[in-house]
Amino acid sequence: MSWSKKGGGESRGYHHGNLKEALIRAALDLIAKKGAAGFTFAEAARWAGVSPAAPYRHYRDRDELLSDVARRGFDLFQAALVRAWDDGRPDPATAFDRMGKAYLEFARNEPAYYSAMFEAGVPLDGHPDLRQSSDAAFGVLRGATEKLIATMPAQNRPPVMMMALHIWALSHGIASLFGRGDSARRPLPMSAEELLEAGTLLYLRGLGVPDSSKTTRS
Amino acid sequence: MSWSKKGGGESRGYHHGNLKEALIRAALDLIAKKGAAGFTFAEAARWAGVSPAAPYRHYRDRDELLSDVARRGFDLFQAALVRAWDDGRPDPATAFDRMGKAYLEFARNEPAYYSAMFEAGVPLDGHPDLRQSSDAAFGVLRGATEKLIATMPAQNRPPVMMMALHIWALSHGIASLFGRGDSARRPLPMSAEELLEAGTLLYLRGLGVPDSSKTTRS
DNA sequence: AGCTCATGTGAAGAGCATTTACATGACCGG
DNA sequence: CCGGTCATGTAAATGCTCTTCACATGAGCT
Repeated sequence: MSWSKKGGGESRGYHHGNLKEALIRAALDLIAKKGAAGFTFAEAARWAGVSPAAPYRHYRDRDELLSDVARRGFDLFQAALVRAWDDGRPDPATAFDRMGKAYLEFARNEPAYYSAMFEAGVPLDGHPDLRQSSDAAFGVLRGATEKLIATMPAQNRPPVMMMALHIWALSHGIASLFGRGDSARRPLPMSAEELLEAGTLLYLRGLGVPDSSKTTRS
Repeated sequence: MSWSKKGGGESRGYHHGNLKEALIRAALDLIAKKGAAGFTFAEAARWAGVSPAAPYRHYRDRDELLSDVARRGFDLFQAALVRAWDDGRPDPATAFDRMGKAYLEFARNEPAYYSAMFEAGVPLDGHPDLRQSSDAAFGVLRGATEKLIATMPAQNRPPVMMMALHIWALSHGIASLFGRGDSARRPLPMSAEELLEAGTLLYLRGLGVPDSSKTTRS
């Protein structure tokens, strides 16, 4: 077993063997603990047990690490949305609602990723990979919106993009303002999930979608 | 005229005379230019023409300056919303829409304030003044929502707080994701203002509010 | 004029970002 | 098994920022 690289334990040799992943994990911990601004390259290196210069073999600078965290976040986010949407099963309305919950769940359970993705000020320009992952994640939302609209009466269907942007903005607004238990909290009369569900329901009703809630169940 | 303090020009003496204000202005410039994270205490001091230690006579540390910027931002924000709401004239629906535009206008014209208020991660706890200013600004939105709801048929009025939170989340989501020309831009099929107006209209329609748009005019 | 205290300075310690020259050893061909 | 090469890691150095402390200045009061 010549497992000098990966493996269950920590390799202690001169070479770390898995530094990039270790740096990502360290960054996530630090961002979760002290915010995207408080995370430092040097501390991530320390956490990974390497010298402060080592990270530069994997990332041009601190921003590039942050950008990579954001990109991976978008990929995970996309996967979570895809999973929740589940191709619109059992019906688009139900799946859409489930996707909204998944949105908030991601923001709550992965605050570090979410922060890097939307609040760290990482510019999408100049990071084609990041832009692509971001677009792909939004694409899931857009596709779901399209399918949902297709179930509506044909005479007055809204523009897909507009509706997708509305849903995204509402979801992000709720996640950003009320979605995390960390700090800027404000006492709410209802949970973020309930808030998003009610908001989406009212919005859909405004579009002329008949209330599809089964009277029973939340 | 013993004007050794304020005045039109720059006082050059040992004492600055107006450092606190100068630091705020420097902070706003720097935040607008390089983001809330990129702003440094030392650079603000340099910009104000004082030594790096001088700011500590006015703020305990960098975070307290940021917090003060956020507080002033909320106060200006509140004033802008109050002005736009104009006590619901000529009618709550019109005034409400105007307030939405003012929300986005503030986010666009004062990105530094907006950033400090919502994206810099300044904790509301431990800053009672900040919390109070924040609450006051939200109070304007809440009050306007209440007045708007009062014009609705009495049988199915929504909870004021829920609706206010929905409107806030939608506004913040749009402002945060699409409202600034700075970076994370994404090509939109419509302006942020149109997006917010349409979203609010649909939401209100979902609440059962008859479409009050005058068919003409945007 | 003289006092006093808020306000500003200079210097210093500690931490971080980043670069550069150098060290190590993983992997590959022989 | 041997030696070379190159990705990966280190040490040291520079320059910046944050923050504190002892000290300087002068604005405003008496």
